[in-house]
Amino acid sequence: VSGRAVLTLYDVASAAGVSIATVSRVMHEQPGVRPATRQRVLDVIEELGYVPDGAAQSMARHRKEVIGLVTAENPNADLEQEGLHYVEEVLRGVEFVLSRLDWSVLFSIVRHDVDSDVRRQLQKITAKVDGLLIMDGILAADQLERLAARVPVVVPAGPSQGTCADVITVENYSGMAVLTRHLLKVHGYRRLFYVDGPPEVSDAWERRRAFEETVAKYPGAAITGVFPGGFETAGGRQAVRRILGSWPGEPGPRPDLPDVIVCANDKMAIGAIRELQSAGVSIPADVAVSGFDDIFTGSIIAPPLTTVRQPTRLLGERACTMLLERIADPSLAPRVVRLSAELLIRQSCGCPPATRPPRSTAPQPALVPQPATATPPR
Amino acid sequence: VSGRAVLTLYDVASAAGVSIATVSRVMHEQPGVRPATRQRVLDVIEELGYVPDGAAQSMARHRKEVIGLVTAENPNADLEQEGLHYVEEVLRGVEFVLSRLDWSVLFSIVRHDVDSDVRRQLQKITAKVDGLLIMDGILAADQLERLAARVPVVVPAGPSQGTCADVITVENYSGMAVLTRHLLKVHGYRRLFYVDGPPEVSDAWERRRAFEETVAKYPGAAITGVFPGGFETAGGRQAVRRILGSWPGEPGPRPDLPDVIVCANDKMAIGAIRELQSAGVSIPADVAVSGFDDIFTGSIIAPPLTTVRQPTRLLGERACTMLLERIADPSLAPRVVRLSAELLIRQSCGCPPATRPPRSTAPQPALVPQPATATPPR
DNA sequence: CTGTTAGCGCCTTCAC
DNA sequence: GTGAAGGCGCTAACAG
Repeated sequence: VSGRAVLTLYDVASAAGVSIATVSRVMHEQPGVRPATRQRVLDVIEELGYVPDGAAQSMARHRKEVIGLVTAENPNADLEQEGLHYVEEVLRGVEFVLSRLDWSVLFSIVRHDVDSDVRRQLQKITAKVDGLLIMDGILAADQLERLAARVPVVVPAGPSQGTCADVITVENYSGMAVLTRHLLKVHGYRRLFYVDGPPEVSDAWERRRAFEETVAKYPGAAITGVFPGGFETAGGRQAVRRILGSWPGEPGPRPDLPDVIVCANDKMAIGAIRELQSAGVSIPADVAVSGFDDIFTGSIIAPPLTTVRQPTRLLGERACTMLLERIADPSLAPRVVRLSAELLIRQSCGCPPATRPPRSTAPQPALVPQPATATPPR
Repeated sequence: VSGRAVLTLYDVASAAGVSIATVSRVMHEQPGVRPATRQRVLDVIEELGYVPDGAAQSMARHRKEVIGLVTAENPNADLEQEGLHYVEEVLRGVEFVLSRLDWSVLFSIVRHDVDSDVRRQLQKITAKVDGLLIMDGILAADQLERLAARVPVVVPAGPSQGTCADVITVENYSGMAVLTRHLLKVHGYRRLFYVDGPPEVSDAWERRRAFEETVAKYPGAAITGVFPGGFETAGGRQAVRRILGSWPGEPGPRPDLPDVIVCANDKMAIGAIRELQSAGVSIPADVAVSGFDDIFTGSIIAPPLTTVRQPTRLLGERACTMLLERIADPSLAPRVVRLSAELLIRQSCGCPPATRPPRSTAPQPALVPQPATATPPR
């Protein structure tokens, strides 16, 4: 508790009666040290509790062995407990890949409300890392481009086109298309209502576009309305209130319900379900509901939510791997990788409960265009 | 995209026709630079896109401006989507405090399965930070003590006694005691069943002890059983199956149900509720259920879950502040801080729906023993 | 006001 | 096998 002066290589060296070079060799398990010497040094390190200084190491070897994961504050997120759930899942994937290389992840949330601008916050982070994972929607395309020119950058969940940085994304389009086709073909729904996400998020408009284009291909099917739900549960509730209009929830003529309410994410779907239920509307008998994401609550709620599962954690893992590859070789051409999303049929769409085991333990979804596997650093 | 050689102070200095000291002064907004010169340097920095090297800065100023948050892999967590939710909430609190000082957080999950031992993983992290936040249950008391002697350490959610490192914890005991009293006094329940958490987690045994001691004080009240649930939803389901025994779920004599099933956390309570419902047992009419934590799903499920809300994010904020204080002055005596938890009455305990606004927007719960406020670094 | 200089702790050739 | 010495990029006195 006393020896607050931090130990250096020199302390260890002199305590062991060797030079710092020898201690360094021992630390890194390099050859060329007599076993006896090695052991002596090891003992001293152990006794003193020496831990090398990461900053000095980074400096000498020009590598920090740290990558940064940057996300933006969602102003609404504080109200909803499930707020950053998505990024945190990505974070776990990133951490997983990094941990077995002894690298680390710096997690950072940029805030627009603070006086210091986003650029300054990003600088501070950039200074401490070898590369950056920047979630979509934080930087405009041109700013991203400038940044990517100076430091390795990968954008997880980014727009699937038009960036010059590496992008990895989930198949929002095909996921929503498959779900919509299920609703259209298997259930024969013809009057569909859509609850949309925020316009600035590329996930949201990819899903919406998939929905609209798929419905358009089915003669007789129609979109009875689109409500801007903003990705939070409240948005789902409001959408339902709008649909129900001033219906008092009592017996009597009920307003025209759509066959199904398609929500751009699970949270809104859950809000919609709760609101429908409290109005006495039965799901899926009176109206079906679907979501997107596969959050925990959706599997617990009654009826269980039909949705599209995103391989979020895998997204983090792959993004991290890509970044590592780019750090190892910055001259790589920009790449775009798409991960497929999987339709998860439960009961809110009108399907009967599965008799088989409810969730497949299948291996991770396949990477759509398999990229050349470069060797990660170290 | 071409200039891959990273820029240094010297590049900027020579491009601006000044010395590196001047550039450094400009970077740090220090006085003593003629406005014209300052502007010229600023322009060059902007043009070149110079970002200082964090490693070199850390080295020169003996401070990395990074703290580490270390948690352990929960082997069961992968199965449950809501896995690391708790730590992630802590992480947000930490990040929040750090971000406005321009510090960063290194997030790390130690794994016991990997060949490299925990000590080695911790070393790697320690090398990169100024201080460590180590979640409870990762290190044995003696190892923690050794570590804390060498580097500033705070243990969030740690055992409320017997450590020599700084500890910050939530009032599990009083939280569970208040909840239990509510069940006993307001509802008059007399036959209580407990679903316990894992024995190695101090949160779990503090809650259990509070439950047992509170029940013991009420004449006529009895604990009809304790089931080891392990903090996952499956544990709650199993507990209910155990209680129901071989009851087929059909009309006829039903096994003796307890008045209430008290669960050590929300996930198990949710598992219990689902299992009860699928057996046709009505909640809270036939049996009441309570949880602990206040996760999102508990507020959505029907009936809404009565629980104890932990100020998890606040825990992270306070832990971080404490750590910053200790980094600023390592000679501080070890401190223990307890945050109070708040009873959150919803309907699963048998209470009627609130007529008031459902959730209070009250300010953050008070810090119980207000510690002396030392000045954080910088 | 501005420039020069000495480290910070470690890695890494290069001699011995 | 082992040691000596230069340098990584930056900060912070200390001179001018």
